[in-house]
Amino acid sequence: MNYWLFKSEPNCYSIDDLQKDKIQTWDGIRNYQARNMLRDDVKIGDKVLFYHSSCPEPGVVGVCEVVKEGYPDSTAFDPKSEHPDPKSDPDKPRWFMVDVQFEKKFERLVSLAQIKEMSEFSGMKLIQRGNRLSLFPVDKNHFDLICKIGQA
DNA sequence: GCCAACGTTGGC
DNA sequence: GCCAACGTTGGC
Repeated sequence: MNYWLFKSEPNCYSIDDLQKDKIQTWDGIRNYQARNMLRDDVKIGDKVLFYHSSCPEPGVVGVCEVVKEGYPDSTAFDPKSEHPDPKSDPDKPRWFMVDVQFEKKFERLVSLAQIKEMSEFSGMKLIQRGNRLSLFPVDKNHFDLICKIGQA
């Protein structure tokens, strides 16, 4: 099983929205590195840290689980969607998405500032220079520690 | 294939 | 709003 971190802007889609919806399609990813991971590496049963970005207190807010593996992102074909891509052909889709299911919301936020402060997280992709990917793999020990802090 | 210009992400 | 750090585009 693999562990991931997915970023979302809470004013766009927050952990509370996922708690309400239970299952959500993770669509709209338009970056090739992220696409490759969604298509090839994100598997059913994988655990995902839900991260709030571009907000007053960026950080990890909860956990969800992958319930559907990479399949073509149909929003790319829809000119009325938020991220249409006329270059993506339904017969040869360029973009992929997965479905995630709500698992838990942390008792408290595990903030980016906190993660940066702790030496245990050195080397984590989240705090590497220039990291702008909206999803990336997380080590199991980092995943477990963040869950522990969030639930404490 | 190179590179300048431009767009985007995301913390602060 | 600013800026660093990318990624993408398109001319050559």
